[in-house]
Amino acid sequence: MPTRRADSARPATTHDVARRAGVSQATVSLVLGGNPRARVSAQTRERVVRAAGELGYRPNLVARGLVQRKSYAIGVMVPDLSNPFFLDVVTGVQRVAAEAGYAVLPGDVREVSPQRHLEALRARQVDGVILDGFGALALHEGALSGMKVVLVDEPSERWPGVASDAVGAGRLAAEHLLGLGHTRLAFAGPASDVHGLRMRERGFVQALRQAGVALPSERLRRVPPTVSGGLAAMKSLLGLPPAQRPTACFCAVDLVAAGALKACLTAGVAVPGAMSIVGCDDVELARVLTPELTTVRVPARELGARAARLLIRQLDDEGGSAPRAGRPLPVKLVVRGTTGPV
Amino acid sequence: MPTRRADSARPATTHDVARRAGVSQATVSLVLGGNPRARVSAQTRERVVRAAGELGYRPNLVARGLVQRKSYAIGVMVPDLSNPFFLDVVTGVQRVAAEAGYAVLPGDVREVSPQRHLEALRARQVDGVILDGFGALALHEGALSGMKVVLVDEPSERWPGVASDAVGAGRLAAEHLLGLGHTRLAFAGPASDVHGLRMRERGFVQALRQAGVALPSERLRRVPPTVSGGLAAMKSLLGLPPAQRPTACFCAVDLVAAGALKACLTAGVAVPGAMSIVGCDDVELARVLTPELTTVRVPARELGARAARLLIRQLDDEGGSAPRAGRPLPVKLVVRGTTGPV
DNA sequence: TTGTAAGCGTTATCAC
DNA sequence: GTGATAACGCTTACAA
Repeated sequence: MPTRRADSARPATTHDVARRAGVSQATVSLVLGGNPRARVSAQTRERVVRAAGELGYRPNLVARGLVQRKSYAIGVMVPDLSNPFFLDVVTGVQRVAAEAGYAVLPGDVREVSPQRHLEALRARQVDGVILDGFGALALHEGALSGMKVVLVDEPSERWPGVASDAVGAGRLAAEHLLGLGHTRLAFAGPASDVHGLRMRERGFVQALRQAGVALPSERLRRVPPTVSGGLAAMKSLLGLPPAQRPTACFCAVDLVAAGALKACLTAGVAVPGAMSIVGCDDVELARVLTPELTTVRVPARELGARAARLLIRQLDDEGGSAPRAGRPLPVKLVVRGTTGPV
Repeated sequence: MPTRRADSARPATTHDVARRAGVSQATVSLVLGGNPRARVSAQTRERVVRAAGELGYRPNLVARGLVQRKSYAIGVMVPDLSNPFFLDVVTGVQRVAAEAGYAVLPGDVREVSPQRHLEALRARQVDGVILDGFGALALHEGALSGMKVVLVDEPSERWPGVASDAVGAGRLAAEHLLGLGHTRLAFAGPASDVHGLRMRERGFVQALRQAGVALPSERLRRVPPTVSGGLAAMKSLLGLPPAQRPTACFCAVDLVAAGALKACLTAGVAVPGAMSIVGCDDVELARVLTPELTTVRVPARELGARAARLLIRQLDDEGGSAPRAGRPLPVKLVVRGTTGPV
C-alpha cells in the first residue's frame, strides 16, 4: 500500500482533496493556489472547493515554502524589547506583515546574540530581516550576506531603511527648553553607537550652539538607555554645585527621562519647578508618570510599519531592486507636565 | 541538464556537500544530522565535515520540517503584549525555546483574533502553542483540535498548564493591608473571564471575609486591565462620601495600580498617607513610579519558561503523554512605597 | 560503512 | 482544461 491512507488524524493534503474530488492533485493545487491565470472549468473548480471544505483542507506553508524557496516569514531584531518603543516598532511590523501573510520572528539582542539569531533566522529561510537600532553596521560581514535587509534609524549605502527625524527631535527639545528661558541645560543619554540616538544628541547640541548656549561636559551624562541610567544621571546632576546645576535636562530616551524624574521626586526637587525634563519617544509610560512627561513623539509603530512595507515590497517584487528610503518620519514635541519656565 | 548547477548565489545543500566530499547525499545527512546512531567512518565523516565547512553549509529547517513533520516552532498567544507582564511571559518562553532549538511566533490578541492567529500557526505547522490568559477555554471547539497546547494561569482538564498562586496573591495583598490597620478597603480589577485575575480577586475577598472585613459593592471597581482603567476606578473611588471612601485599594494588575496612583497624585491625595495602594504582578514599571509600588510579585518569566518546558518536553517525547501541571508558582509580597498605616 | 530510493506536501512545466 | 511528472532539500529505511 504505497499511497497514504486517509488518516483523519493527519491534516488533509491536496492529494486527499484530489481523490475526493476525483481530479488530479495538480488540479487541486491550481484551484486552491489562487493562481489567477489558472484555467479551470467552473465545474471542477466547484468540486475541488467543496471537497476541500469537507476535508477541512489547509495548505501546508512549509511544503509551499520548500518549493517556492520562500517562507513568508521575516525576522526583526531590536536591542531591547522591554523598552516599549521597540515593542511598538515590532508591533508595527507585525501588523503590516500579518496583513501581507508574513509571520514575524522577533529577536531581542539582550536575549540572544545578533549572530546567533541571524543564523537561526537564516536556517528557517526567512525572506528578510528588519534590524533596528543596535549598530547593525557593526555586524560581522558574512552575518547578513545574501539576506534582504531593512534598517531602522540607521542610514546605510548598502541597505534600504526607514528613519525618524532624530536630529529634529533633539532640536525640538532644545528649542522648547530655550523658549522657556532655560540656559543651564543638561543632556542624558546612552553612549551607544546607535545612530538614531547619536543624532538626537546632535540635534540638541546644535540647536543650543546656534542659540549661543553652552553645554559643558559636566552637564553631559552618558548612561545606559534605561530607567536606572536616568536615575543615576540625574542624581549626579543634582550633586553639582548650584552654579553649575542645570535647570532643565533633555533625556534622549523616555526611559532615561523616567529615571531622571524619579531621581528628582525622591530628592524633593520640584518638577518642573526646579527642574524641567524632556524625554524622547513618547512611550505609553510618559503618560503614566506624575507629572506626565514632556517628550518628543517618535512614531514607533509607523516606523515599524514602513520598514515592513519596504521589505515586503522588495520581497513580493520578485527580488526587485531595493527601494530607497523615503523622507525621515516627522517627530513632534508633546508638552506635558515636566517642563516649565525657569 | 537536470541536476542543479553549483550556483554559489544559492545556499549550499547536502547535495553540494556530498559532491564535494565525494560521498552520497545520504551520508552527508547522516553525518551532519547529528544522528547519534549514525555509523560513519571517522575518515568520511571528517571529509564531509570539511566540505560542509568550506561550502558554508547550513541545514534548511524548512526541508527538514517537511520530512519530519515538525517545524521546531511554537506559537504563543497573550491578551496584550504591551502589558509588560505578558511580555515577560513571552520572554520566558523565548529563552527556553531558543535553548531547545525552537522558534517562537508570538501573537497579541488585540492585534489579531485568536482564531486567525491559530489558523496561521497551524498553517505554519507549529508544533504546539502556549496560551496565556484570554479565556482560551472559550475558543471555538475546532480551533485547537489536534494541537499540542499548554495553558498559562487557566486550569483545564483537557490540557496541561502552569499557573501562579493567584488566590495567594490576593490573600497576601489583603493580609498586608489588614495588618496595616486598614478596614475600609477597595478592589479594582478587570471584569474579565480570565481565570487568574478572578482568582486574585477571590483570594483578596476571602481573606477579608475571614478577617470579618466587608467589601461593599460601592468599593468594587470593575475596569479594564489598563492604566486608564485604574485611573477611572480611583477617581470614582475618591468621589465617594468620606465615610465610605476606602483608605486602601488592591488592584489586581499593576497597570491598574499605576493608574490608581496617578489619580491620587493628581487629585492631591497623599500616597500612602491618605490612600494605600497594592498592585499585582511586579512589572518593571512598579519601581519606576514615585512612590514605588507595593505589589505582589508574580514570576512571569518563570511562568513562561515552565510553560515552554512543559510543551517542549511533550514535543520531544514523541507525542508522549501530556505531563500534568506542577504546583502553582509561589507569589511574594513586595512592600514598597505605596502602602502605610491608616 | 555507505549508497539507493522513497517520500514529506507543495508548485510549476509541460504534454495531452 | 487537466493530468503526469519533476523538482524543492532533507530524513530514513533498506540494500549493497
